This record gives sequence, C-alpha cells and structure tokens, in this order.
Amino acid sequence: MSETSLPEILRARGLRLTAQRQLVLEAVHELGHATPEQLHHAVREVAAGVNITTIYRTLELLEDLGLVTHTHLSHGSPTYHPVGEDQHAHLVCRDCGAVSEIEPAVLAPLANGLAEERGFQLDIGHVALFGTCGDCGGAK
Amino acid sequence: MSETSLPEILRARGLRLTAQRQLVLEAVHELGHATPEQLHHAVREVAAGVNITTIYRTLELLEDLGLVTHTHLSHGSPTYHPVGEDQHAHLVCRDCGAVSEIEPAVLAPLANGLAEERGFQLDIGHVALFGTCGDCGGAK
DNA sequence: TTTCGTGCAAATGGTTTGCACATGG
DNA sequence: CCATGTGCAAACCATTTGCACGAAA
Repeated sequence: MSETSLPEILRARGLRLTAQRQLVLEAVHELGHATPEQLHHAVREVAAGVNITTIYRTLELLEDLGLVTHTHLSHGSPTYHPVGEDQHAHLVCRDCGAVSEIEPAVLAPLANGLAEERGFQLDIGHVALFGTCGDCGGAK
Repeated sequence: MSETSLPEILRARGLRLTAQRQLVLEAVHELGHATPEQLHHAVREVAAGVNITTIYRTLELLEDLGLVTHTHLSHGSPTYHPVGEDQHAHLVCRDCGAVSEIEPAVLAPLANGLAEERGFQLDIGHVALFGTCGDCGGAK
C-alpha cells in the first residue's frame, strides 16, 4: 500500500538505495501533501541529521522517477504527494487556507473539453483551484 | 477602457495619487499577466528611478483596492493582471511554458458543480490549469 | 575501491522591512 | 506643513550549487 518498489526502481537506473531516500518517500506517503520543509521535519524525527538540501534533491529525484509529484498551492512552497492510484486535484480556500481534495471525475468533463477544443492535455494531479470554501463563504 | 478611477479610489481612502501608482497600474493593463519584475522593467522604461520595492508595495495596494489580482502560474513569481471586465483563467503548458487564456464559460459548469456539492465558491480569475499544450503534446 | 550521495556552507533569487528623505494634499 | 510614499540597503526565506567527506555496490 506504500513503498512502491523504490529499491528496484533505483537499481534499474544504477542509483543507490539510501536511508534518506526511503525516509523521504515514506514521509511523502504519510503526510499527503507537504512542503519540503514539512517533509524535512518529518524525516528529522526519525533521522536527525538529514539536511534540507537532501530533501530537495531527493524530491527532485523521486519526481523524476515518477514516484511523487508536486503542486503549487497558492503562496510559497510547493507541496508534494505520492503519484499513482489516487490522482486528485486540490481545492484551496483563500480565506482559511484549508486544502481539500476532489476526485478527478469532477474534472473529467473539463479535461475532455480542453483536449477536444484546444488539444490541451490537462494534468489533473497538478490542478489547484482557488476560491472560498463552504465554511468561510457561508459564515463570512 | 482602462485606468479605472484610480484617483477617486485613492482619494476615497485618503491615499495619495503618485506617478508610480499610475504607472504600475498602466503597466498591469498593458502587459496582461506579468510578474513584478516584468512590471518593473516596463515601468522603468518610462520612469527610470522606480524601485522594485515600490512595485511590490504598489501591487499589494492595487490588489487591496480591487484593481488587480494575481495568479500563481506554476514555478516562481506570481503574475498580475487587471481585475474586472474580462475574467479569465489560464492554461499553462509545463513543457514549453506557454500561457494561454480560457474564457470563464468553460469553467462555469465546474464552478457550479463545486458550489452545489461543496459550497465552494470558485475564484475563476485565479485558476491556472497545468498540462501539455496542443503543440507540445502533438509534436512530442 | 570507485562512484554516487550527503552534509555543510556559501551563493542566489525573489520578496520584505526599517529608516530617512522626498512629496502630495 | 505633515503624513504618506518612495528609494536604498539590509534582512529574510526558500531553493540551489560547489566541494570534500562518507557510504553503497
């Protein structure tokens, strides 16, 4: 359900299996969508010495290997999440900052429309939609 | 068709009308969607001494006044564009980096769906959709 | 052993802040 | 005049890079 086949994938490319790489991948799975800094914290709780630089380099690698992706949820840092099974897009509330996920099905019609009319291949896993969530919209 | 009512809006708030504020607003209208840095360049061509700091502060102000908004088009800097008339969303190609606009109508069904099912009020002008554009997708 | 990965420190790029001077009202 | 704006320089924060040491194969 997690830890895809990191060892094999790495070996297949002649890359090395290291504790850091395993830990970062685990953290991405655990945290869902997390920034490099958040992942750094998570990893540090297990292995104190790991440097933030390594987090960045490892995320780049894992993304290259197709094991994780990142999305830009408004403001600063991108957030990373595991690739695979559960493709999902994000709804971001600009008032309270809450992030929720939506199933790709919701975007399917839009994706099809864009593909037909413009030949644009929508990357659903990368979609972040901004607006006001129910709680903020109703209350405020 | 441009230069809304900057002077009045400012006066209404007891703020001052300055050359810089006019220039930044004009630049936003001219450039469409531009990063702070691009706006800085544009403004400098007219008034050489304007500092990048002022661009940032002015953009924040103009956004606060409801005259401009910003969108995060993937990577680094946000891009600013005038608010009003032509609300539009963006399509960003992750291969070639091209940015194109789509009419809000395309997103209307999605927006309605989200509103009904989740009470989420989609901010269409803020939407950036990532994927592969026709040129890159077909060719590659 | 040999190459790849990591930690560390410094460089970078974008954005923000503090402060004194300039200027609009 | 007086308060707000601006320019400048320095501070910041996230991310990247260079280099020498440490570790996987």
